[in-house]
Formats: sequence, structure tokens, C-alpha cells
Amino acid sequence: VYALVDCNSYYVSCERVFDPRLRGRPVVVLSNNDGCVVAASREAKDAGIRMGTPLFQIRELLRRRGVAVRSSNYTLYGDLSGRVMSVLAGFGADMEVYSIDEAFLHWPRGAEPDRPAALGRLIRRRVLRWTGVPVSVGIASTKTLAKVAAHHAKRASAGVRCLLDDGAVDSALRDLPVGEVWGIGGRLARRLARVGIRTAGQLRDADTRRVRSLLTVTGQRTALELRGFSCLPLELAAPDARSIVRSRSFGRPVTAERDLAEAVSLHASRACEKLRAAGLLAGGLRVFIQTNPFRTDQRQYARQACIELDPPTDDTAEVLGLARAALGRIYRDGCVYKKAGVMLEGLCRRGSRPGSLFASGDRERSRRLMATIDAVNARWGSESLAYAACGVERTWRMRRGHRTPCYTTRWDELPEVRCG
DNA sequence: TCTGGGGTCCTAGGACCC
DNA sequence: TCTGGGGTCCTAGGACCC
Repeated sequence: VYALVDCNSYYVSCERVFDPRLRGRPVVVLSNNDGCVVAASREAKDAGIRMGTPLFQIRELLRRRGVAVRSSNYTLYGDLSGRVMSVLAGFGADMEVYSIDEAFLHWPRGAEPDRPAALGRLIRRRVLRWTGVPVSVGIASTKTLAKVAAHHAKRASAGVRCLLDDGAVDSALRDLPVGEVWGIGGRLARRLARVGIRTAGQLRDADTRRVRSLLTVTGQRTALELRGFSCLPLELAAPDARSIVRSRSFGRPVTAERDLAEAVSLHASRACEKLRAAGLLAGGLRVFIQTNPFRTDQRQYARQACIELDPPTDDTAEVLGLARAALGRIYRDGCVYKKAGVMLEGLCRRGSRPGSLFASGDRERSRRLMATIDAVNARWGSESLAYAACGVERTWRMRRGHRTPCYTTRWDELPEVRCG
């Protein structure tokens, strides 16, 4: 038995935990740079607000419907996510943290819960009570069916849906558009529609070889999962990352190489911090810049430069120098840039670093320097100690006009409760 | 005027090996 | 006119997820 526990309108729910005035009201949370809607409360969805819509297209609608607007605050959402996950870990099942707002629970054969629906309601009650975040629970015999169940649970008053008998599965799949199934996106849904497969039930009942030729092996697994054959195992521990990306759109148009260099340096620096925190080394570096693809009136330009890191490294200074050189190779004068970023690739565990025939420099000195920088920043706050190449003024930085405080992670932003 | 960020997996095709 | 068989590795591109 699998359960998918999925937080409702997660980012909105996090904002509501610390601002009860938002409860019962339509609320949206915006992407970085206050660009698009990335989370909408039930009330906002019912008002016709679609996820992914650019803010400037719906300003009037938001005003007319009195929708509250917040910038995203990933520090807060990440911290609350950890709390939700630790509550879920207390239910004694195997657990896979699938995303910031979802987790699968699994009970192996012979250890299934006696009353799954009642357990689902208990999970829901406890997470709400202990963290303030409302969740939906879907219960079924495979991960894909548990996702379907959670989808239906969102509309159920109890917030729990159980699909453990054939009748319940049949009715849940019969009218479900195939594009709502986990793993079937817009493109594949259109491809399936062309051969007459429009619902999840039709995909389940289609010939497996035909599904494979249409959707490759991943689609075939999805179809089998809908039939109740579990093909997607629970991942108890998150595998090591294979790549680390850090990129941002600029808050204003950027043309100067100097500004791009600051942004690329900052991204490289942040990517290396994340790399070290994960205990990994990077074997490759990719730097990319691009103009605004929506400005069709302007000259378009997008380039990447790749550099091999041999031997693999996690040293910020080393990566900074190479990233700057890579930028020099792709920068073109006269373009109006919108975005820059850095990707670390070919990651391996620090302990398993392959030796190099031509290794030079003092690895131990580098290691101690990086450990010191990380320790200072952990103690005194991010960027207490930073490389000057990352810039100080950063006039290009992103907009965040509606950000709420980091209530749970910064001493100076703790919420205050006044009595009497 | 204003349009996010960070990941994974699979396949096809090219280059190469013996 | 006729031109083998069986592999691996890498990359780009397309699809998906949250």
C-alpha cells in the first residue's frame, strides 16, 4: 500500500500559517522576480487564475477580485517542509520525500494498515495540528494510483481518497483526462489523443506494446502502474545529485559584461556552496547567458560554454576564475541580456575523487579555506564572507516586491505575539 | 514595461572499438 | 554489381516532474 501526502497550495499555505488574515481569501504566490503565478489558493483558482500566468497579464483581475499577492520565500517554504516531513516520518512507514510538498509512504505486503482511510484522516489531522499546513492524502496499490487518489482527495471534503478496490479505481480513472496522470504531460496527452486515448482508463486498458511504441518504456510503466503493477520503487534515500544549476533572470535589462560577470560569479559561488554542502565535487562547468526570448523586437542571442574540471573540484576560487574565462568566450557586445547561470556537472563524491596524473596546487589548503568560509557564513549569515567578484551593489538583482519575513530561520524576523 | 528555477530520464545518432 | 557483426560511449534534444 502506498500513500501520497500532498500539501494543498503549498506556498500559499505557508504564507497563511503566519498571516491568518489570508485564510479564506484568494492568494497567489509569485515566482522569482515576481514574474509568474507559481501557487494559487483554491479561491484564486476558482476566480480563474491559472498557474504559470505572468503577473502583468492578470493585474486587473487580481485587483478586481481582491487577491492577496506574495513574492516567493523559499527559505520559509523549505523550513516548513522539513517540519511536515518529520511529522510524516512518525507514522512508521517507509518514506520517500518526493518534492518540497509531497511524500510517499509505503507499507510492504503483510504490514498494510488495517483501516487505511482512517489512517489517512489521522495523518491529515496531525500535520495540520502540528505544522499548520493542510494536506491531501491519496492511498492506493502503486505510486501512480496514489497520485490519482490524491488528485481526487483535493476535492473530497475529508481530504482523503482510498483506491484499494477495483470499483474505486475504475471510477477514479474513467473520466480522468489522461494528461492528469503522473508522467503524462501536455505533449504526450496530445500524442495519445491522436490515437483515441483521452482518459486514464483508456490508457490503462490499451495494449502494452502499443503504449510502449507510442510513449517509450516510461509510458509503458505508467500504464502498468495504472493496472496495479508496481513498477516505480520507493526511493528511501535521495540519490546524489547529478548536476547543480544556479541561474536567475535579471531585475532589469543588462548589457555590460561587467554586470554579467558579477552575476555569473555569484551563481558559481552559490553553486559551489551547494556542492560542498552535499559533499560532492564537480568534473565540469557550464556557463550560459541569454537575451529575453519574449522581446521579439530585440536581437536574440543565447550561448553556453563548457569547461572540464580536471581534477574535479569544489573550490570556489578555482571555479570563479574558470567561469569568468568561459563568460569571456561567449559574451557578445550589443545584446540586451535577461538571464545568466552556471551549471556544475559530472558530480562525484568527495571521497571517490579520481586522482590526476598532473595534479598541482595544495588541495589541503583549499579544503581548509572553503571549510572556513562555509563555517563563517553558517555562523554569521550567508555572504558574511564573499568573493568581491560577485559584486556589491548588484543593480541587476531580481525583484521581490512582496516578500514576507523568514519567520522561522532568522532571529531578526521572528514573528512577535503581543498579549493584553 | 512586465513572462521562474531546478532537476531527471530516455532515445537517436554519431564516433569509435575489435 | 557486390560491401559484417556486435558492441560502448557521448551528446543533443525531447519529454516529464515539482
